[in-house]
Amino acid sequence: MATFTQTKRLLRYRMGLMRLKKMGLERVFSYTLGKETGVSAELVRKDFSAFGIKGHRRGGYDIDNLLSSLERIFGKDRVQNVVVVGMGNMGKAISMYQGFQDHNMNVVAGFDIDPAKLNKKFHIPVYPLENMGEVIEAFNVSVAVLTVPEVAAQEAADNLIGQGIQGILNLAPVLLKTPDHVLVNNVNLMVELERLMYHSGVLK
Amino acid sequence: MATFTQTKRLLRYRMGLMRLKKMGLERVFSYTLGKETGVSAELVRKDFSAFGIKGHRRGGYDIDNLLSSLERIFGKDRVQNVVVVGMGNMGKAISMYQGFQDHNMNVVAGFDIDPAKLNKKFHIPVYPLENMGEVIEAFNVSVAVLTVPEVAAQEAADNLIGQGIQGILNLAPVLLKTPDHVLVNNVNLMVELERLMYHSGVLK
DNA sequence: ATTAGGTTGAGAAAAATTTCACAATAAAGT
DNA sequence: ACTTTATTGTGAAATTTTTCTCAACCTAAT
Ligand SMILES: NC(=O)c1ccc[n+]([C@@H]2O[C@H](COP(=O)([O-])OP(=O)(O)OC[C@H]3O[C@@H](n4cnc5c(N)ncnc54)[C@H](O)[C@@H]3O)[C@@H](O)[C@H]2O)c1
Ligand SMILES: NC(=O)c1ccc[n+]([C@@H]2O[C@H](COP(=O)([O-])OP(=O)(O)OC[C@H]3O[C@@H](n4cnc5c(N)ncnc54)[C@H](O)[C@@H]3O)[C@@H](O)[C@H]2O)c1
Repeated sequence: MATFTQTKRLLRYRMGLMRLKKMGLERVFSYTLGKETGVSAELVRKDFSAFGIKGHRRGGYDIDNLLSSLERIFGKDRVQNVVVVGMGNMGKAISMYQGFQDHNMNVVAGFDIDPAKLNKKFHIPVYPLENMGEVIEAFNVSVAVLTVPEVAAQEAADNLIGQGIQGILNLAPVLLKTPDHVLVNNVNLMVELERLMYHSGVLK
Repeated sequence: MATFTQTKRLLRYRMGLMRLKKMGLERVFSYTLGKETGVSAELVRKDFSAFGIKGHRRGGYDIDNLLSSLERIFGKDRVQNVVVVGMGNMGKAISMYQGFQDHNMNVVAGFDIDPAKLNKKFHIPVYPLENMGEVIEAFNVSVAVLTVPEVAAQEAADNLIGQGIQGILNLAPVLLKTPDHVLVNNVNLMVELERLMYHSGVLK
């Protein structure tokens, strides 16, 4: 089983490999893939090595082989359904994004507390909170993206967890209190922007 | 100077502290702040200690003191102007987000290659790419958020860098080739969602 | 005043992650 | 066939990050 850090790299490799394949390449060196993904060549090799993926001593790695190994690791034989909670600006952006489909993820529904959002035109159906349980069950959803305002985040998370959700991608800038069996991945865009500013030497 | 990892924690502390202050607290223990931000108490203390921030041997840390120390570290005496390149769904969400203002960041303008976007109603003025140089200069912008499609990302980044941008928050799922003096912070939501799925035990 | 209790601060240890270094070896060239 | 060359695969070393541990010490209670 990959570590949380390693998984990020593996998924980046997959993206990079898909791009390289589309460009017509069949083979790739650890050095090349490293450059494509911002990882050192040694680490690329270590990562593959850790999953028993072999290259050719002088010919690098076979892209198709790498990709199918990665698909195996990430179990991409079936599509994973996802829901979005909070159909504001961010929720809308995520629900409209076409890129997820290439990665066997499917945003199947959105939820919002605001009745005005239910009538709006989105790419996906948007339901009131009452329907959460049935939709999650019907689509066999186990992961949700949380895009509600900070103050509503904990309540919305509790709601989701009550309906059996196992993982939450939390875009709200607050740490959710969740039971051990629920995994939360926090993405805080404001922190990322501030951090960039600090380190890009604008401030000091 | 903080490490990149450490900065993330420090900024989280700041958010947590602002919340705790709003709740009426004046003092905080490393343990409390740790719980609020998902960091161990020891690490909270180490972080503060590394910046010469002192607590009281038994009374914890003074929130106002912590906040002003953090403001000093992050130089929040003036507002930082930011631009968004690519006013699609994600660019729109970011440009409309009000939370940045509380953190002395100001999204001042957007850019888009698509003329149709220029007339649209946003919270900020949206310009064609030709105006990039003058806007960046006029607002003294040194950091940009990049929300263009993958295929356009490198070109847009080159454009920004040509106009003197020092830092890029890159939301496109591709590694940008940039000169050493430009810092890029990549946020790949797709990877974050896939990673969550993998580790939340949905797949194995 | 004295004591008890609880938290900080920091050195040491541990754990995690990354880089180094190079032998093994397959492919390509001669 | 032989040599050269480039790349993998992997232990060892280095570095970074986190946790452990506990003395120091402040605060509050008695
Ligand atoms: N937009 C950004 O650029 C940005 C940047 C950083 C962080 N964030 C965070 O992302 C989250 C979403 O941001 P946004 O800009 O989309 O906000 P938004 O206000 O546009 O959308 C929030 C949506 O959540 C809905 N909502 C409120 N309470 C709810 C509940 N209990 N259950 C279900 N839905 C509920 C609202 O009706 C609204 O539609 C916020 O927590 C914000 O802090 C956003
Ligand atoms: N929306 C999401 O949930 C999501 C998730 C993961 C990654 N991303 C990434 O974020 C980026 C933006 O996503 P989006 O959903 O907002 O896409 P979008 O298609 O809605 O918006 C892209 C915008 O960029 C503009 N553009 C194209 N080329 C440009 C150029 N050279 N200069 C300036 N503007 C240009 C387009 O006109 C459009 O308005 C993409 O790279 C996408 O892969 C988005």
